[in-house]
Amino acid sequence: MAAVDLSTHPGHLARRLQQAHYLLWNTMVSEEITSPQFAVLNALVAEPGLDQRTVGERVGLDRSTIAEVISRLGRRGLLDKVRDPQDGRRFLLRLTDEGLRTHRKLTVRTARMNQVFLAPLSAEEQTVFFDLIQRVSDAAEGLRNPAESLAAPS
Amino acid sequence: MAAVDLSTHPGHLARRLQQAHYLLWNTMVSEEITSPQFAVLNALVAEPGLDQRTVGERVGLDRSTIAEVISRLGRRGLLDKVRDPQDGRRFLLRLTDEGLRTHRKLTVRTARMNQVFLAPLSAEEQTVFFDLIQRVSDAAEGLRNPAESLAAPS
DNA sequence: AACAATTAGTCAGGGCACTGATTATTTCAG
DNA sequence: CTGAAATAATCAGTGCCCTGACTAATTGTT
Repeated sequence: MAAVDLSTHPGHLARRLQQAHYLLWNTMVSEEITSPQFAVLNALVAEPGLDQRTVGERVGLDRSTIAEVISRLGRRGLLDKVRDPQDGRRFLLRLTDEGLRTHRKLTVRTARMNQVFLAPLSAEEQTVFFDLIQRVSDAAEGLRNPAESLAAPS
Repeated sequence: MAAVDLSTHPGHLARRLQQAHYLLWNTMVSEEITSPQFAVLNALVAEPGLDQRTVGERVGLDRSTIAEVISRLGRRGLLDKVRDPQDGRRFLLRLTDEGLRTHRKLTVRTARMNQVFLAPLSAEEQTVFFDLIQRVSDAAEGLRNPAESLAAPS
């Protein structure tokens, strides 16, 4: 039969991990705001006035996906979009008061949720967990644009 | 400002890990067949004649999602659906020859891809990687149905 | 000043993932 | 045997995620 054991497939594990996170987020943080949406709010708290593309870069979303997420946040009145007077291609993004309030509220809940999520691991294991995932992700990212790893932009 | 560092958020890490995997899968395994689709093929190689719901359970997909995935595989001629004569609610699933061929081909490529994906980790680290992710995922899963963890079905 | 290359954002299209409601069939209780 | 509960699958609706094609604006070169 030659079937394979999925539990040895990192892709399958990655998918399960995300599903597990989704579940916990939904029950412990919010049913309205999703985790990627929170990441966008957070990026704009750190750096108000960013343009759409840069926000996408900060949170790891491509141009199409970030456009959708931002449009949803805009519809909910959590952020404002204004054309950059300096560069008519860009939209500058800024949280509304409501957006700031939402971010503050979710920050607390997210911290609680992360604790529960990571509770099965000891403190040292949590560190390793972050480190291993980050190294694998970074390496795969690096394979996309082999040039970007080096500091010689010609 | 009170913004948070996303790299300490397991949800964000999980998403990045999946994106990284998606990237590698697309370039090293297939642009036609996705990783969840392969998981379904694999489940049916292991246990031909499963019904849709059970396949979903094996690969970790809910009833709606598994229906879509199976419909796509059916359209591509990789599997057949027949009503269970014993139970008219079920559809029994079975790979076609083409489905079997596809599974064989992708199994080889998937193994290569997994090696590349995990290459940044030593052998021991890979074991830890699997273990930690699995423990976190299982624990979160367990929170959904607290009863399921115990062997006392009333 | 004019034209090519680059860049920000949109749009169409395909696929994954979940919830809640609905339909068809089977099973179980009385 | 009949009506209620359970189960397999579908459907509608929302959101994430990517690619490739396109538009509009800017930058850089001649």
